[in-house]
Amino acid sequence: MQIATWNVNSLSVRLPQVLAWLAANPVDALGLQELKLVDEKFPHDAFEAAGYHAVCFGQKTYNGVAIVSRSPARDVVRNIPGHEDEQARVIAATLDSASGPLRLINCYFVNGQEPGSDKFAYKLKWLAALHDWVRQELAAHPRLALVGDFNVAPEDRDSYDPVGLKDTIHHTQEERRHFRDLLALGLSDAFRLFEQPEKSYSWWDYRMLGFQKNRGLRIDHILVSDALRAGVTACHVDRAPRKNKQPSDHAPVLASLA
DNA sequence: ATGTCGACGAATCGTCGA
Repeated sequence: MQIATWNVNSLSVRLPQVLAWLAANPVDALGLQELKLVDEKFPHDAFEAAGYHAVCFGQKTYNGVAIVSRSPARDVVRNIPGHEDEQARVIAATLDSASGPLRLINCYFVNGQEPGSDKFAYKLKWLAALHDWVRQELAAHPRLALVGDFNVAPEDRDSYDPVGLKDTIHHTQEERRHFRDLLALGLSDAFRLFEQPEKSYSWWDYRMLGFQKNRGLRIDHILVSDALRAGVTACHVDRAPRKNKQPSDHAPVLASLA
């Protein structure tokens, strides 16, 4: 099966692109982030017409996540249990496939703005809460994928300017430690299971011709559990949608699983 | 500080967040 993640930066604006992308890339499951709409405005009909089920967790103006899938989602969880949060950032669900159930956790990680800021402190707390909960989820669901916009460039090679951006947001030691802590739970970065082109990124700033100059970061990830890892046959960033007329600043990332 | 998007409230732009 194929799974994917895409920060669409407003589903209202990007819906036609998402539908076109699904038609060209008929993945079994797609995690969306930054819906920027309330649940009442989620376009269930459009996805249904395209042959997909969808569960969503939105809010006004900011954040918002959804799982779009061929098979219906069950055991849906919204946000991190026990972690009070006004921001809609997490949706998890179990999807049935021929190889067995897949637990999919789709997250819009906190951006954090700037190290030392209140938002950065919120980011670190959120990351710690996520870590504790993902450990439990892994114990309950061996076949698990954690996908989304992590807002962390895990290593220097995941940034267009690791020297100039050293210790800035997405690049700090604390964020990278949290990323490695997630891996240490028994997860693998699907992208790094394969040879990849140098300077592979998933996000480019809208400003200053970021995409044209490939000044990007790899901050959108698909992490797979040990039980899934051996069955992963491919993972790549699809840069094509970033070339659309009104693109999201993020490109989708896809992985093929057994 | 700046650049560019998108949402929002109360404008036909300013502010916030990314």
